[in-house]
Amino acid sequence: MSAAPPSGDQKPLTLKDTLSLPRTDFPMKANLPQSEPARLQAWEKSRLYDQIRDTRRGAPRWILHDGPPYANGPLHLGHALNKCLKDFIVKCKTMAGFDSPYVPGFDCHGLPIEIKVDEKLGRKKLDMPAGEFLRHCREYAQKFVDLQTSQFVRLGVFGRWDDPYSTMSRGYEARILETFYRFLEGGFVYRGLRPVYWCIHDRTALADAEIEYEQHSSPSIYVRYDLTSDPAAIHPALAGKKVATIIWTTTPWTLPASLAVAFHPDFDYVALELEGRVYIVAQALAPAVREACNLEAAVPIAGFKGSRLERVTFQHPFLDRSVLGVLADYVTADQGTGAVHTAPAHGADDFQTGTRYGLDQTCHVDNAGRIRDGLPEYDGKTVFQANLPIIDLVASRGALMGRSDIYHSYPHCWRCHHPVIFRATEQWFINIDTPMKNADGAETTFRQRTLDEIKNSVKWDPAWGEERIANMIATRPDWCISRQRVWGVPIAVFLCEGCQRPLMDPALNRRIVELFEKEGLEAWHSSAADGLLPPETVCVHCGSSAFRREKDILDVWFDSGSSWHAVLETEPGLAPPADLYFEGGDQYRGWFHTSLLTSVGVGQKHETPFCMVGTAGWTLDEQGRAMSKSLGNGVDPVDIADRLGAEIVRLWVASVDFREDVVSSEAIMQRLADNYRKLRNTFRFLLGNLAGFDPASDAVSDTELLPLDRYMLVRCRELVEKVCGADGKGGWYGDFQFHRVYHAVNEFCIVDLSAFYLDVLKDRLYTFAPKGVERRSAQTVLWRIAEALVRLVAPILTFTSDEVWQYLPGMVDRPGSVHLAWFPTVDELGSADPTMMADWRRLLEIRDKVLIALEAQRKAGVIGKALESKVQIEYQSNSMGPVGDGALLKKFKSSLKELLNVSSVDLVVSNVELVDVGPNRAGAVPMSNVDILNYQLNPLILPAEGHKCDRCWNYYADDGPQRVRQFGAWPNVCGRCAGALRQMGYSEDAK
RNA sequence: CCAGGGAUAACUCAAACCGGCAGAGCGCGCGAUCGAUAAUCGCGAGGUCGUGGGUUCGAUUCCCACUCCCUGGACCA
Repeated sequence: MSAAPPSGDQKPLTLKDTLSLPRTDFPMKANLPQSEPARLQAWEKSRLYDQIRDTRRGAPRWILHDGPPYANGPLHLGHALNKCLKDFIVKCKTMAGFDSPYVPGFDCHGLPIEIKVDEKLGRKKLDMPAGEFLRHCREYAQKFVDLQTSQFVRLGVFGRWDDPYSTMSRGYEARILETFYRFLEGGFVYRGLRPVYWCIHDRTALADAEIEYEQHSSPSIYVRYDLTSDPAAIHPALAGKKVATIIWTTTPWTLPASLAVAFHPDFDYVALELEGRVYIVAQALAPAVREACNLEAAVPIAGFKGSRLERVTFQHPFLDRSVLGVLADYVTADQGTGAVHTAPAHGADDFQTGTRYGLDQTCHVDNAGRIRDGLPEYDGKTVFQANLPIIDLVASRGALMGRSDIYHSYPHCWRCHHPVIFRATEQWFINIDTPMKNADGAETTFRQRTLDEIKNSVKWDPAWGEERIANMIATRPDWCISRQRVWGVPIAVFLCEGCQRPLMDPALNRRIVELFEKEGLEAWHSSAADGLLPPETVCVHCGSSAFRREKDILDVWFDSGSSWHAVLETEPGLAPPADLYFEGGDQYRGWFHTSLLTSVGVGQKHETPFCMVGTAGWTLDEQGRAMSKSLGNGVDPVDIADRLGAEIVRLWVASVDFREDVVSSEAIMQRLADNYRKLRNTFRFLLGNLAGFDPASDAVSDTELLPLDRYMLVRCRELVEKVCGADGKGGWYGDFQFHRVYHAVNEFCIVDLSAFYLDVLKDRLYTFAPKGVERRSAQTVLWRIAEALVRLVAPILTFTSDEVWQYLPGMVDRPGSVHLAWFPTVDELGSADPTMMADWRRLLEIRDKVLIALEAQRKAGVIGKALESKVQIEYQSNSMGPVGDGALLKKFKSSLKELLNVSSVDLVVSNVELVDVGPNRAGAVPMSNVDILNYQLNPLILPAEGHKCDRCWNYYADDGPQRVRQFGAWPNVCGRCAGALRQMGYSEDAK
């Protein structure tokens, strides 16, 4: 036996050992739940994030500013969607060459945490100093900051996690206060009595954005108000009659505050008489009122416009009070009676009307919703408890005309889900219509200037976001910024004990900010704060020298809305306006909204805090229902990461069109896990066939590439161009169309690579001379594709791409992690050649036809694997033109055997018409060339001739040049393999 | 109720700007292979393009109406 390897004494036992089969340590099984945490540790050790920052220093900056999630629970899928998308964005901007820092943040103040801490502390809170209670709040928030941080990190989100921003840091708290002072000193802020949404459970005012409408059952009553002014003044026909009107309400508890009855000035009202009494109601609503109030038999005796009822007077049904007739155009004819009971302290419209008519707006309902200074029947009861006694009271006075219950949508507190009430209280407001000046000095208002910014300075994605937020800003009321709670930044203002007006002293304000910077918001709660007040201070309004600290705190939306100042303006390396704010669509009324307002209001170097706003949809289950705790239909991203891997969560995020609502479920995650395995195996095969390949010495030049290899390189080029643009900065990544990236990469790996190129290449890679130009040509392209692909998927498959990177042979000065690399550019991947691409498109169609024919023969039992066959392709003699199959097949004759993966291919000119091609429908447009070509060839599958080579399994004709014969100890080796073996150093010498 | 968005294969997504046989993957069924092997390859079935009208020789595509889902807003008395 003389067939010995060139080195070493070990003789190969079989021909298989002489093949170049794939060889790699890159594991088939990813074992992500274990391998990902290990990789995270390695990244932390090598300080990868800092390395990324270093490599991009000096590059053009691109800033995604993080919207802080609320730190009061573990992550849900919406958080994962949000942060993974941001991570994709930052990573693809980084790989496009930008300096794109990511400073994550957390929103820490506010009611939800305060309520949780209240519950935890119970009665202990009562005898606890404010400072200690606040410490508990801080600890509670910090616990979830830490938890969420670890979970985001686990998902592979890169960022400054060892130093995120937090709205409860001392510095941030000082910046919040500073922002507030800018508003205050700029004349935007006023303190006023206003009806606001009030949660009697949480005992605080709520902003419009903190309201959700839910179904609620209310009593619905009709109440008679007797006229006390002269009926003849309304209409002569009423002279001398006992006249009344009827009001309808679903909030009987507001009746003690009833001060007026509103009529629409332009509505027709009718006077209905029954049994000596006359009732005035709107004409349009008369039928419904007759039915509800048992007035079917009443007779109309007069009709007049509502304007006749202004300043008439009524007797309150149970209080010693005169109630005024007023006019208001918000009175509707859909429901009720057309006569609206008006309690200025308990409704926005009512309040306005009260202002116009000079009515008392004092609220007699306290923080807890208890009625004060009322009759014994209901005094001290909460408003909802007071409904029944008040109805009884009305009934006992004979004024109850009708009663039922209605189930309707009603405003609720979005945090505790209790029904809220309207309550006029002293609150702090930012006046949305504060006069301002444009850059050119023209007069405008805060609202208008904000609207201008929305229109002119921000790109909204999706585009309809602009209309949405513009409508909100255009119609929103003044911003109520005060809350009557503890866990938040105090409205740190001294109020004059004499006139209750705030002390305005910018220098004092600066000192308070400095104090906050040192001690945080706790500073305001200690009496030391009083020491800041210069001893000789007197109120400029009333001369009083007694002041007290305001106890209210700021709306938490003010906190996060100030992040452009607290973070972007403050952190080194950042600056407003950010290139992008990106959150769920709910933030149009939240963070986007308040960030815009605070920035336009008091921003100094800029108007808008963002150049672009992007939004994601909601997470839904497979039935299309929103995911919620109560339904239990949520998919837990941390659980998926623990069981399947964070890559699967990331792949899911990439696979869906986030601009719409997105669907997830266990089954979908499982499918993505399967998909991941496919992608991983494709990479593994690439790596396996690059074993020992050194691009520096083994790569062949573009001109030496085989036609198939050159084609695939351009296919990859096309993919790269679609995914990240010709320069690496555009494409789908540039538009944040990650689902297109995912689907295109997926399709490329499966269709172009796995099912075609890699499959076809096996013969060449395994059996050809390892260092021959044919095999090196293939390896060169495999390497270049792998190099490009691994970078293309790096923003999404953060862990796996870096793993592949480690195993991939590289050039000497390549970065240590794929995340330090740049996106591939098209120039790396050959040059486009339209003729070549058209040729190959057609060759692949021909291949499809042959595969179908092969399958038919396989079914018939003629062949098993394709190599057991030879293919005869009949083509039409007249198809020899430039686009004809005949010409094409001849041009690529040498590639066909490999392309079809068969033992031989013969081309045969057919002397019969293969098909009669004509218009297939009357009046149809002519068929395309490709359609015609489809009918111009006919593949015939025959069993391969000759003998099978034991090494490469090809069949060769016994009389051909490559015929199978003895090689050393091996009896059946084809000529081609013999050549390969000789190049590898094996000898065929007979013994 | 008002405004915006959506509806394409069981699922995730394409295409149709400018009407002319609707495409992938995954999943499913059948088969091949045993040299990517807890892999790989092939073939196949699956769609009245949400419903109903209109324009047109021809509509998933353009127009109108409607249904359902989602998101905001309003729902006050």
